[in-house]
Amino acid sequence: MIKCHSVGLLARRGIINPSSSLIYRLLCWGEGQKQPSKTKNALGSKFKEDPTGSQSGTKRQRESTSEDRESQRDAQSMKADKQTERISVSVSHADSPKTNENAGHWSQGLKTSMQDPKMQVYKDDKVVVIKDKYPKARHHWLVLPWQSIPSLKALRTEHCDLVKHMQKVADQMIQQRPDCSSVQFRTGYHAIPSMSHVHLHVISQDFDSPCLKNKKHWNSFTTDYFIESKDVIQMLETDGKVTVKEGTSELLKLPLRCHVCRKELPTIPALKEHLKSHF
DNA sequence: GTTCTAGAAC
DNA sequence: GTTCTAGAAC
Repeated sequence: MIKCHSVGLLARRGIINPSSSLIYRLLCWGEGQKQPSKTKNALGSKFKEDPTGSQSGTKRQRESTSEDRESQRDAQSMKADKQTERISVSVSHADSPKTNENAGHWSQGLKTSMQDPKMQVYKDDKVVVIKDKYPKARHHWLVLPWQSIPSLKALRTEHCDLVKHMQKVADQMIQQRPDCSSVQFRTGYHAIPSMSHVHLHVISQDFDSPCLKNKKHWNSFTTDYFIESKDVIQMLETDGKVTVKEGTSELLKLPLRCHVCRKELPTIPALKEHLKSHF
């Protein structure tokens, strides 16, 4: 049998199309990756068709404090994580209403996207690459492990090889991008991601995108909120875990500053206009 | 993560 | 008056 890596190589060289080749997918799943269960597929459809429907009964009060909202969001995400985890090991069981509710939460969207062959631009036995649904630059991919790891906080020494492989695949994506421009790329993780399931951002540094709309978007990629992949690997090797500095969330509120010349700009439109002078 | 919109800023 | 942001809601 042809090894998945070989098929991946063929795909990367354009000999076969990884996003449409059934043979490619079957071979990959035959090489150790779990075939998404019918239960998961069904949940995936639910998420796409009705992303908000299950939330109607849990509206929060406007007067709740920001701390309340933070803890509530965490609790919701964790609950949803646990549900998804449970589903993956008990696929033969009947769905409960609660299961659908949590799988449909917005923070679980990556789990659905990564399983969708239409979203996948590369995959092997360890990771899958998808295009960011709302790219913040001309090129913006996410590298996700098949293994369920909620976030950077869950990474340990045992994940070192996996994280290094994610970086290697990211480098391949950069090297094999469609255009031959000399635009720079960065590869890294958001210190405090919104979406569950650890994901490596591979993003070109033009930041030329209509989806880049606010200060949070900008600062999440241009301040230390963005932790370089190599730094994550180094932390894992030296400390056995990834530490996020206190006050990192405050970085999102910093003034808008050009990542090339460090000039401060007053608004997002002004920043976008300024970026044109560099690209 | 995004969308929506009140009200701040101009 | 318009532009833009920040925070609630999902």
